[in-house]
Amino acid sequence: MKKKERYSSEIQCIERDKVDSVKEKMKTEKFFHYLAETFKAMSDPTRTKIIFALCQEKELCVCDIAAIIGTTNSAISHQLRTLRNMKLVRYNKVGKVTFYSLDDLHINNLFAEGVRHVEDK
Amino acid sequence: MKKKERYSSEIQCIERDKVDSVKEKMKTEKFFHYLAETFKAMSDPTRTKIIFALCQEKELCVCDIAAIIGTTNSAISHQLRTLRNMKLVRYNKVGKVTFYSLDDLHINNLFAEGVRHVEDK
DNA sequence: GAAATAATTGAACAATTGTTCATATAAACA
DNA sequence: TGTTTATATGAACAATTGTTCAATTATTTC
Repeated sequence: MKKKERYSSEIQCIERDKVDSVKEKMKTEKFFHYLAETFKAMSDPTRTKIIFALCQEKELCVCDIAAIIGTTNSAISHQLRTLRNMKLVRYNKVGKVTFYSLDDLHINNLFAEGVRHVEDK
Repeated sequence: MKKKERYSSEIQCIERDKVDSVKEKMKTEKFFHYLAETFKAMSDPTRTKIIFALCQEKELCVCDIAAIIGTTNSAISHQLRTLRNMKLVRYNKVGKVTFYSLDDLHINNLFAEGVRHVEDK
């Protein structure tokens, strides 16, 4: 068989009924991208530390988060922007201090389930 | 103030009691890395599609997953290795066909919570 | 044994990511 | 007004990632 044909026929499948049934239930491309982005927002150690810290204390300012985690304010601020963009955290500016907190309970649940998974393994 | 000194004093914090309290509750470096890795395993659209498909059908082979998602067997196989390495999926080889399924209920819960989060936003 | 099939794997590539350093903004206060 | 403090941000860098293509393994079937 020619090389070009080797991968052109990959549409074949073994259990067509299963494939069709799942295909019908699939969500949009946009949905999966957004879902992946949400998990990606939690996929960095610095960010998991930030979220964990905000699970313990409802509100924390940037420099306190930096002090807890032991890194620079700049690094924390950059990561908070990522979390902000993905709507995982909210902020509340008081004077020159910005207090961050988790956006909603979904985040707490989702994160707690992840923590439980890791603790069980 | 000299440049070098500007960032050397970032250990200061605003609410020391809060900082100390959260610091005590912090987990190990290893814990946060593993937790981040778990979320990272779910942080790619192709992998969210695979997991979503496996939430609908308990067991699916590589080429059926590829048919559902509409990509090559190779790409799916590479991504399944990532999911396998992170212990998110199990596999069961029957002849030349490999059937994949989600590893445990934690994964279902975690993923479902993510789906709910996205559907609510 | 030879051909076909399902899956795996390695190399290569562009694309993305997280940190650091330097600078900028913005509020508080002397 | 000028200085300090708390954050934010832009640029640059190495490191990592996901896909494709090609080749390989392992099993089945002819």
